[in-house]
Amino acid sequence: MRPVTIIHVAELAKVSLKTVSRVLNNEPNVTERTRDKVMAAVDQLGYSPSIAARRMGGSKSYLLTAFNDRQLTLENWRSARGSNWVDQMLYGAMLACEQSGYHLMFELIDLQDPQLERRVVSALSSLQPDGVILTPPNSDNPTVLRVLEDRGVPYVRMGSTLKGSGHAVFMDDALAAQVVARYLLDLGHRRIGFIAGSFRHLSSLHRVESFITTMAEGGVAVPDEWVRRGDFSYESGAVNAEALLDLPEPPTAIIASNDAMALAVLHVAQRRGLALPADLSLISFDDSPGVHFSAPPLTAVRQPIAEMAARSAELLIAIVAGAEPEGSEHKLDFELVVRDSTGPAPAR
Amino acid sequence: MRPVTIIHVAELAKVSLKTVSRVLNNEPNVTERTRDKVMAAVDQLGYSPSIAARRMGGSKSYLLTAFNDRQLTLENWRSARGSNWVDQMLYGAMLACEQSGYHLMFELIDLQDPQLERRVVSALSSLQPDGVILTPPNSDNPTVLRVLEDRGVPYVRMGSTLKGSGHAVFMDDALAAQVVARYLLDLGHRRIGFIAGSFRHLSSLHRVESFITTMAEGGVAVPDEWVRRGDFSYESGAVNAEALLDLPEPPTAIIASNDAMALAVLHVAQRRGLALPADLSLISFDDSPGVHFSAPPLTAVRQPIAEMAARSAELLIAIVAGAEPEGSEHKLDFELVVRDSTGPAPAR
DNA sequence: ATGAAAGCGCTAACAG
DNA sequence: CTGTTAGCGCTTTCAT
Repeated sequence: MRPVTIIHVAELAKVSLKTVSRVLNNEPNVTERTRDKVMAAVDQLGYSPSIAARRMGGSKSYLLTAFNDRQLTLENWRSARGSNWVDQMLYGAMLACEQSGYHLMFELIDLQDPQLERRVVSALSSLQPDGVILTPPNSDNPTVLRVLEDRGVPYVRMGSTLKGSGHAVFMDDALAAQVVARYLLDLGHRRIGFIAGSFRHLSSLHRVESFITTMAEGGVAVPDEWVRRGDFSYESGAVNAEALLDLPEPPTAIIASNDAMALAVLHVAQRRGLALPADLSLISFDDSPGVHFSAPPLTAVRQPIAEMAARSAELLIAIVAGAEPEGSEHKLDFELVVRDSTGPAPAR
Repeated sequence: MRPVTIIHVAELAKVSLKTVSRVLNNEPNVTERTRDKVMAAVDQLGYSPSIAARRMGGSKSYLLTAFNDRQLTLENWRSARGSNWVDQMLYGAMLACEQSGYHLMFELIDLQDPQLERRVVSALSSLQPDGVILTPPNSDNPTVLRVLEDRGVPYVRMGSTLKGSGHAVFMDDALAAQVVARYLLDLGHRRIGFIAGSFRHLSSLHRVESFITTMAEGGVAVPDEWVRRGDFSYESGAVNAEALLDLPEPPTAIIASNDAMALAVLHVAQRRGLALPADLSLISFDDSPGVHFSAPPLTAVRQPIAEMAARSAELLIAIVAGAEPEGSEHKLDFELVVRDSTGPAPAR
């Protein structure tokens, strides 16, 4: 079946091809009557413009690309443990795209790839997206950012609080760490362990810093051995949980920077016969299914991933349309979801 | 920065534009020397052909589209309960696409939409994918299939055992139901409840049928009230669990056709003070994170979603390349993952 | 307010 | 084996 083109619409509506184009793109200088005639023809033929042709002729591709971290994403998919990240980002970004006739492409970027620059260039030149959504840790990668700048492709850095180029859409990691630390302090905890994520994610650093500061404000000086650096993997969570619980005076509460590490802490603790929250309180910095169906379900910080992704897409689409969004930093609210893994510090 | 086109490559390599095209598409009639010259130029310029232009000129778009069910997908995303479906299908399909220079687009199709046909046509004509991966229940929808046939777009029906047009990639639902029923029979269960999924998914029917047959072979006639029809939602799982457990002689084991319903059964049972597996055994037909982190973790059928998606993508890419894959039915293996929710039938 | 012509970056169909 | 020409379906000039 031969596809319907703009020419068929033009013929049916008895106008020029260019007029149809005007109507489709909401350009001025079309009478109401002409517009109606064209729309009727469009409906009748079930016409939908070819994205490829639009990109060839004009300057827009009606495509946005999300650059996700290859290693993290594949690891999550492989383990099928279900970090909700990809789903939530699709949820937010895809629906936002749909509303403006855009499509979302999903690309995996390996920051360790020696050919990184080449890869990014390829991703850009084969699809020619109108904008790029960067997710951590791509959001702060100098090579990626430079390529984007060089080619003048608009981008949004998701989850990055780094001041800098382009737009940043993020939640307040420092505030979240503060809220979490205060919450535990208020429950009477004094020895609190923190398993941070990879420092490739700058938010990891912000969390640690804010954690230490808040503890200090609460009258607790945090010794180095309470703060462990993981890499977001289950294994690193387990190793660091062991290390913390092996301390002469082990913590009564642990904060883990993502779900996989939090679950690892839970399992290590249970293996050691510790009950949650009676013997140990645990907070995850990631509210994924694993965390929410575990036994006990974990208290967690819910990051507004879908909202960030939606906002990112909307910003890019607006920019392409010629708008200049005010401000370049867009801070969205997180939520502390209190479940059953946190309770009063054990009496000593 | 001006993007690099095939012309720049041709100039640098001192050959015609068409020769570059030949090299890029692995066409014959190019000497090794010319090929090397061209590839060197490609590398030096970091050239990557524009997908849009390729689609305009030739017949290929280098795009595959996956049609997923809008309602199910959005419900999963909204609840953030993390049915692993989308992730696993991306995992399989994207990686398979990457290997052949293809890209995967993700589309949500609402089968209830009165404008369904129009929507499908739009999805097809705006992106012009070279092939479509249909996931349940789209895999068996007559309207969707007809549109695809009319337009001659190759497609694969994922998870559909319906004989029919195009290729089908699926796991053996009937066998899975049989294995599950046998497993419970062998544990001594005689009264087994089955909470089926929506019959819009034909696999739901196959499972029920196979369940009843296997039970009969095991000497148990299944009365109607043991088989309940849910709609894959948590709520329907809860309602049907109540109904089953309210029976004068309640089942000692329940099979649920997906994760959300299985979790609902678990929660209802626990609310009633039933211990798993001592008082009730439970099997889920879906091995998602929720099921695998619950307390107790559930015995489940692991569907080979990533494998099916990968196979689907590979088939389509091969078809576009002119191959005629042998057979039109591709059956992949499932796995029964035994965890802690199943045990011997309680002594009566 | 509308239309005609040119061209985007490729591949297909033909030539040489 | 290699090069030339003509579109693909749109948007962008630039006319009218």
